[in-house]
Amino acid sequence: MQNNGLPISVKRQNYVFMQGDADENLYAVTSGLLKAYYVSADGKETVKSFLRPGGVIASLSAAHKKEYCTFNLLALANTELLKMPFSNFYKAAEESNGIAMEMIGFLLGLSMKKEQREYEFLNLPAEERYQKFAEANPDLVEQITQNDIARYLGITPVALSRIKKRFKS
Amino acid sequence: MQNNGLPISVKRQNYVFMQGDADENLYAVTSGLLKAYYVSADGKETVKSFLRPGGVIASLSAAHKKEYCTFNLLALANTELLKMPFSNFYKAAEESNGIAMEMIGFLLGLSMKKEQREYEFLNLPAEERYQKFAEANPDLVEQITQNDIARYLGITPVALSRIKKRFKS
DNA sequence: AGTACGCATTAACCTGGGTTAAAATGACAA
DNA sequence: TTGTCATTTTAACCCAGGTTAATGCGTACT
Repeated sequence: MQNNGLPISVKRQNYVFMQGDADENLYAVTSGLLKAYYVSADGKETVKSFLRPGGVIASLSAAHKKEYCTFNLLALANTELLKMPFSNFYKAAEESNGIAMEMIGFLLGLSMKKEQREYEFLNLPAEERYQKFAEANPDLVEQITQNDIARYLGITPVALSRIKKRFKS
Repeated sequence: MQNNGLPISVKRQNYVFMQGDADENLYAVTSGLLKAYYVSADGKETVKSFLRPGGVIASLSAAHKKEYCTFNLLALANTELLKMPFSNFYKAAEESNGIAMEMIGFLLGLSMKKEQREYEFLNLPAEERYQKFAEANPDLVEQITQNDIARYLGITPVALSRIKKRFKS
C-alpha cells in the first residue's frame, strides 16, 4: 500500500498488538503469516482474519476512533511488517490526492471483503463456508491448524472435524 | 453525504434496484425506509441492512467492480432518495481532496459497521444479537416486521418468536 | 528413548435453531 | 360486521453444532 513505514520483525508466537492496547498504527505485511483474533470474556477465541504478504491491517477502532484494539494480532510465523501511525497516513491523504485515492481503493476492497463475509454468515451453512474457504485459500489451509480454521468459520474444531468427515464419504 | 444528485421517489413496496441489475448508482436516503436483502437460489431471504434518512447505499460489486447487484433494495415506506452515478462521485474525489476525504470518512464508517456485524456473527448467539439490535434501534424495531428482523439476524421468524418468549419470562 | 504438549478425531449427550403446520392475532377493505 | 390476508405464536419433530472427555497422533525437547 505504501513505500514508507518502519520495518519491524515479529517472531512466531509473538504479538504485534493485543486486545485492549491503544495501538494506532497501520501494518503492512511484507513476509510471514498472522492471525487477528478475538478473545471473549469467558476465554473463547474466534478468528477475524488471516494476514499474508501484501495484507494490511489496523484496529480501526484504535487507529481511527482513538479507542482500543478489539482483537489480538499474533504472528503464526516469523513475520516482517511495515509499521506506520494511521494518522500519518490520514494526513498524507489530506495532502495528496493520489494517496487519498489509494486509501479509497483499499477501503473499498476492505468493505467488499467484509460484505462478502457477512453474506456468507447470513446465507451459508458452516459446511459451505468451509468449502468456499478451502477453495479460495488452498495454500493457507496447509499452513494453519484446523483449530484456527474452525474459529474463523465460527464453529468449534470438533464440528469442523465432523464436517470434513462427512465430506470424505 | 453530498448536496447534488438526482432526487427520486420510490413508493412503498417498490424496488430501487433488484439483484442481478447493473445499477451503478449510489443512493442517499432523504426520507423513508428501505431494506436491502438477498434472495438465495432456493428462494430464501436474508436481510443485509435497513436504510433510514441519512443512510447511503450502493451495490459495491455493481458500482465499483462493474458487476451486478448482489441484493434487492426495496422501499418499506414511501421514500425519497438522491441518486448519483458512483463513477461521478469517484471522479469528484479524484478532483477534490475534500470530497476524497469525505469518501474516506464514509468508507471507514462502513468498514467499521461491517466489522462490528462480523464480530457479532462470530461471537454472539442469536439471542444476544437480537438484544443488541433492539437496544441499538428501538425505533426501527417498531417500524419493521419480526420476519425482517429475524432475517437480519440470520435466523427464522419462528426462532425469533421463541427468543422473545424466553426473554419475557 | 522417553516425555510432554498441542492438534485432530471420535463418541455420547445436550441444546438451539430449522421445518412444517396449525392456531391465534391483527390489519384492513368490502 | 365479515372476510381476507399477513404476521406472529405455538407445537412437534429433526438435525447441526456445542460440550465434555477419551483416544490417538505428531513433533519437539531433554
